[in-house]
Order: sequence, then C-alpha cells, then structure tokens
Amino acid sequence: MALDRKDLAILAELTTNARASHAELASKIGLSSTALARRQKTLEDEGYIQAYQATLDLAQFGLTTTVLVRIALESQSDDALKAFEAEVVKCPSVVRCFLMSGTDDYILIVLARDIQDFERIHRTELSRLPRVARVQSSFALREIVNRAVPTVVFGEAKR
Amino acid sequence: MALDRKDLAILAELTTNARASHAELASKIGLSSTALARRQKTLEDEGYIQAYQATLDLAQFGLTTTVLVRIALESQSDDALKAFEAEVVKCPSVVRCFLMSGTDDYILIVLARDIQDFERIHRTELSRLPRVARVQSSFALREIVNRAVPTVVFGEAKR
DNA sequence: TCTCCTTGGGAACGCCGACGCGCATCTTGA
DNA sequence: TCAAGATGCGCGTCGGCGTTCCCAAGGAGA
Repeated sequence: MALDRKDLAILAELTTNARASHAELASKIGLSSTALARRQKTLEDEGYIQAYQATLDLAQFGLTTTVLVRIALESQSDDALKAFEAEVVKCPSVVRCFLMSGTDDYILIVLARDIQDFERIHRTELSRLPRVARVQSSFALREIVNRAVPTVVFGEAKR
Repeated sequence: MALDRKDLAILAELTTNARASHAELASKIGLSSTALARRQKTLEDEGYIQAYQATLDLAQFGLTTTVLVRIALESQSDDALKAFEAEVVKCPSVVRCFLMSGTDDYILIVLARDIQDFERIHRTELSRLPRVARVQSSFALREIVNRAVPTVVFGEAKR
C-alpha cells in the first residue's frame, strides 16, 4: 500500500492532535469527513497508526533529569544477556534500553527527579542488575530535539 | 495539586489508550462517566496531560535501524553551540538530541532504514552540521525497553 | 464501449461528550 | 457538637460527532 500526500497529512496531524475530530481534520486537509474517516480507519487497520496515547508532561512529575547510562556486562554469553534483560525491563525509572554494537553492551535512558534521585536509582535499580561489570553515567544538560516521529516520514509521498 | 490513585489510573490508561471513551474509562476505574470526564479535564488543564498523539509504527515506514551518534564540537563556545543546535533541529532523521556533560558534547538518536541509509544520512545530514570535530556512531542491535513514561510515575499516589 | 473498481461526498441514525443541577461526604472553626 | 463551606459524585438534557448506507465520478482493462 502506498500513501499519498493526504494520508501523510492525516498522519502528521494525528501525531500532534490525536483527538482532532473528523470534521476538523477534513477541513484542514480538504476532504469530507466521511472520506477522511475512511482513510484514517485504513491507516489504523494497515498498522501505520499503532496506537493513540496521551503524552504526559514529565516535568510536572518532577522528572527533569535525563541520564544516559552505559552498561557493560561481565560476559556476552546468551544467558548473561537474557538475565540482564529480564531484570532491566522491571526497572521503573528506565524508559529506553538498547543492546548496542561496539564496546558498550547496553545503553539505557533513565529519568530522575534530580542528581540525588539518580543516586538512589543507581543504588536501588541499576546496581542490582545481574552480570554487570561496569556502569558509566552521563547527564543530559539540555534537550535540543525530542520528536516521536522523524520528520522525514512526512515527506515520502508515493503518489 | 496532589494526584490520587484514580488520577494515576486515568493517566496510566490514557497513555496506552488516548481514544478510550469516558464510559469505558469510568467502568475500568470505578467512577461515573461524569466524574471521570471532570478529572480528565482537570488533568489536562493542570498540564499533567500535555497532548494526545498518534503513535506510528515506524517499522511500517522501513525505519528499523536506530543509531546513537556522539558528536564533539571544535569548541564549546556559546556561538558554536548555538550554530550547531540551530542546524541539528532541521535534520529530518534525528529524533532526539541531548547536550551532555562529560567528554562527548552531543548525543543524537537517529532513525534510518538500514545501514546504507544511515551512510546517506551521515553524508547529507550529519556531516553538514557546523563546528563538528568528531562523529562516532553506534548501532542498536535490539531494543529491550521503549516506554514513553517511566512506570515509576504511576506509583506515586499522594492520597 | 461496457464493466469493474476505487475514491469522494451527502444524509440519517445512534451514541457520546459537555454542562448544569442537586445530593452526599468531609473538613474547618467556633 | 453543630453549622457552613468545600469537594466530589451522579442524573438528565442537548448539541455535536462518528458510523453507516447509498450514490456519483473517474480510471483501468477487456
């Protein structure tokens, strides 16, 4: 299935405005509400739209500190990876975790209230992870870009 | 303003189901639809809920490769940072960019179709960024955790 | 040219969300 | 202990929205 410019416009709008009504979207894009509803439903059924989710203002919850954590394991054996991954998904302050190529084994993104709070997280969550050889933390001083979807997606009209 | 367990339950549900109807949420949480609507509106007005956005399946668009890019600048002068940041926000394949403490200056998260595509991005987007001294890329082999909101948020009932 | 298929648009119906009102509960102060 | 305000909840109404059906227009292929 190929997406045309109108489909991409719908996606672009819904990624910033998931609650927009059909009539609202239709007038912005230049379609009737019926036609728009059909296209939106198709985009959902085909899997382009995965879900609709509310975005929370994490600063409102005091989570203003982002930390990138590099973790190297004692060994890269399969059961070491499995054991680590089974535990890291349980860490409540971890929002992302990647298995990486190169020297570092895993990279985590952790959200904390402040540096003292990260010390607590390091003690109660990170240091309890199994098979860990080395933990190295870097603090984000500022966030310059934060997009859920790369803008390149919205410029790929096929027809 | 303090949030109780019901507020957190509403937030938890909306982060996975932003289009859930009031009646649907109400029965899950144990409230009437009116009471739920009021609480939801309060959460929006107080800024806890920032927006409602559709989540796209990026794999459906062929974006299956995540790359972490470390970028060091020639200098850390204020205008070097400003010049870099003004350009990096324009890169269509960049989804996250942090100014970091420690040795590396910036860390970017880039989405690409594959390794060849990342070579193109490196050539057309990253290498054109100003004041860059060094670029170091690491590929994510697998994603273990990907949460928009840390689960710790939903366990902070104040009353 | 005829037919099939796709896509857009209009109208009716049913449901949902927004709003105002009244009631119950809890708290504050004398 | 009692009164008064605040807070939270449920019910009912009304307007708007989504859903569905039907029909029209345009393009592709035999």
